[in-house]
Amino acid sequence: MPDQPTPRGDSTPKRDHLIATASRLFYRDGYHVVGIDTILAEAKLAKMTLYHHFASKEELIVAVLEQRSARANEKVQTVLSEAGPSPRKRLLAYFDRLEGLFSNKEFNGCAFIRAVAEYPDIQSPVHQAVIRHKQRDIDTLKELLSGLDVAEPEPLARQIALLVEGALVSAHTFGDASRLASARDAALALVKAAQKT
Amino acid sequence: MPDQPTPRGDSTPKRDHLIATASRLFYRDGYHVVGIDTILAEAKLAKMTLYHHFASKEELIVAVLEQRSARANEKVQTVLSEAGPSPRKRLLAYFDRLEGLFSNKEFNGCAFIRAVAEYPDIQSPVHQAVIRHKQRDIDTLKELLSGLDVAEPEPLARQIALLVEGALVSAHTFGDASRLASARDAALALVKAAQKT
DNA sequence: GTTTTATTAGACAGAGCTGTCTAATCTTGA
DNA sequence: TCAAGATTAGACAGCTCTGTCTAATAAAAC
Repeated sequence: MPDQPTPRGDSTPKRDHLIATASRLFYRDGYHVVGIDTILAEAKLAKMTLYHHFASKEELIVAVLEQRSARANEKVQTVLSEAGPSPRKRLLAYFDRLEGLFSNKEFNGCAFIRAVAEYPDIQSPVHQAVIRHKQRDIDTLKELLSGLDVAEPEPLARQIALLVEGALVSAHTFGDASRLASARDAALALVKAAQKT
Repeated sequence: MPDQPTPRGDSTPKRDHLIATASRLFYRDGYHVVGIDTILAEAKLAKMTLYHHFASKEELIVAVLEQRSARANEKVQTVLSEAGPSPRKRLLAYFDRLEGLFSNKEFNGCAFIRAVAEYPDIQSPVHQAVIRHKQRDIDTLKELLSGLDVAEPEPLARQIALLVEGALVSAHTFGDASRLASARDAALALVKAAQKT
């Protein structure tokens, strides 16, 4: 067996550019609305280049989500390590980092939540990619909260995750970034209540 | 000027059947994925019947959302009045009612959140219909909470609304109806904290 | 009973969609 | 140098989409 050519999934300039362009258009307009011809025209690439790197549009969408997930996770880890060891400061840093997303003028909701909305079937590879991302996010929160002296970090992490999900959705629906502040206030109140017990 | 024929927007059997069929298919598969031909085939109606009652697919979607909103609101009001005057019981009844939605085997997330995901532009009539619905829901919560002796019901209502939105999204993403219980627990904790102050 | 309205089936336009195929060209590594 | 892979433009198939139009029929109103 000869050496494979560039295996699908490996990072190459064209592949990365395709993902970046698709990511931007999907996020702005939606996954079904944006066709591959639109992506290719915007990226100035030929159709066969896309189908050389991805077997289908769906595979491209999954790649987009996985790249978004990886970047988001890196960003969070960076912000958390910069925040130092104090659990409370780390939690606040977690919310501060979200502030950047919400107040960005390109903010258009959560790319993952919107992907689930368009691919409601839990069996769909797109939906599955979102599950992986969101589970990791909850795990991050859980680890973060384990530093605080709360009896059970897991349920608390889930509750705070709900607040963040709600803030993402509500900020998008109403075009009101201040929902994040509500979520943060509620999260701090929940932490306080969990500590008092 | 002669009398108008049946004005658009008036309830007629065919129109209602169209909305009911469209509502079911949109909720199951998504707004962009489901075409009008599919709806018409399922409803066993002709295309011109649709365009007699609605100017466009978008108008049909708005009608679907408005009907869902009206029914949801009626349901909540009924449940709340059955719960009696106790604010705490009313809040629990509010969550009990959600329990029914989440544990339904047809549960597929929130039709309104998914509509915003597919129509991210806040100017879109579809998005605007969702805003009207979600605002009314927050108002209901606010009124409900004003019975409790909390200093500011408004921020608390917004926080609990975030929990509910988060539970809707997370239950759909993970296919896990138990997220609602997390939201309810958090909501009760927030109420308790707000009362202690 | 007659006129208006509602509904039907189906063709149709015009556009868009994903994915395939070809044939030529560019790039790169052995 | 040369062979293999990567990329290109574009045509193309086959299907789907929304919305319009026609012509005929059914239902309802007066």
